[in-house]
Amino acid sequence: MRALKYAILGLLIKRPMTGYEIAKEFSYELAEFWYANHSQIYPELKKLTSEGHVVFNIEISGDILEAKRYTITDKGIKDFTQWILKDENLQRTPKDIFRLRMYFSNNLEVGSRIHLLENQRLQHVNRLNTLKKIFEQYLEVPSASSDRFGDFLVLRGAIMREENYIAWIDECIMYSKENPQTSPK
Amino acid sequence: MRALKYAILGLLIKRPMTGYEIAKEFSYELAEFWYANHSQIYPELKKLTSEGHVVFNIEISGDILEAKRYTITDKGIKDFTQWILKDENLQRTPKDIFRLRMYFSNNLEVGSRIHLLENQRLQHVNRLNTLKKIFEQYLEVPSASSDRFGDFLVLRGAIMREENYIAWIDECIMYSKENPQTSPK
DNA sequence: GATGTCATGTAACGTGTTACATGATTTA
DNA sequence: TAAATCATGTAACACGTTACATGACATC
Repeated sequence: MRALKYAILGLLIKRPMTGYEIAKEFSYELAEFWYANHSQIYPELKKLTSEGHVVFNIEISGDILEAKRYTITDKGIKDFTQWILKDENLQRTPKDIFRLRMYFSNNLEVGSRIHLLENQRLQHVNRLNTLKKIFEQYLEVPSASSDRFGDFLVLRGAIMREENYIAWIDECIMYSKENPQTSPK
Repeated sequence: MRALKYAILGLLIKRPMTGYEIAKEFSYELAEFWYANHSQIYPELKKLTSEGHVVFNIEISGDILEAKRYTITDKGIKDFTQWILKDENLQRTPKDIFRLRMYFSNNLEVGSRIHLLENQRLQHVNRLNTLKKIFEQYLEVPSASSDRFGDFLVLRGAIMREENYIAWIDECIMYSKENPQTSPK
């Protein structure tokens, strides 16, 4: 499927970038739904070059330090355009370790369960607040053709996802308190 | 981290099972937040056996067909109990290919974008309906100590997640229609 | 001169998917 | 007797993470 390939090509359509810059993009906004380490990115860029989807030229900053700035080719654009149009079936539901813990939570005392839930809740609230702060930068909805539109949509999606996760945790806490462990099986 | 290990141990606490039965569990309810193929499960069971977390005895159905029924050991229970108590930091946000497509959706015409969104919406609605049908089986909230309680919580979580995803898609459709591609950058 | 950022790469390992491979038992 | 289900395993490959490895440049 090579999703990383298309994530990189999509970024390079906006502007030519170095591997280092691509890695940074993945750790800022994109991190809300995609991520890759530089150890994955550099080999992928090599592969994309050998396939003719990208080309690079070397830039020198200072006296020695080299950076490869990659540009997407026509072939790369064509391939990306075909990919983004495909409507695919739903992915397998992503693995969620906390949900796995909750699935087995009958093995915990009520106190421990609620402690785990509260801890998780706090972390999601923190993340939600961070996301909301970023979202405040959008004073209006960007035009659907602007390259900030996608960013706006996924940021909104990330906020909704966090709010929803917190709502689920709150339900879990409520049910745990209503049905203390001493209830009959 | 070995999450699969704990997923298997957690199932074996409920009752002794064969590898085949474990695989089936993963493809029914657990599939809403966890999944593993039999090609992952059998080697993991072998490893758990060599580590002393589980033991098995061979059952024969019919004349020849052998099945290994695995039972969790005290060591396995102890290890699982320690694992479930750990409060961990949030996982990295799971990768979501559809969100990746939407991030780059300024490269699409409005029509194609809305087509993708509608298709995705339909699939989530179908899944939601399936989940709701399963949820109807719970006429009341199971006791917090019953082994159906975890199942109840994650099923409720899956329903909320699907409803929320649909709500996000609806927002995306709305914004796409409000801001047609012809708007000025 | 120390720390942080820029910049690129490889190696080892862990996890996950698809395909290959085999055969017994049950049910329609 | 054909198809579905029961039952177990391996191999090859794809994807992802952590660690190893190196060095330049900028700022305090």
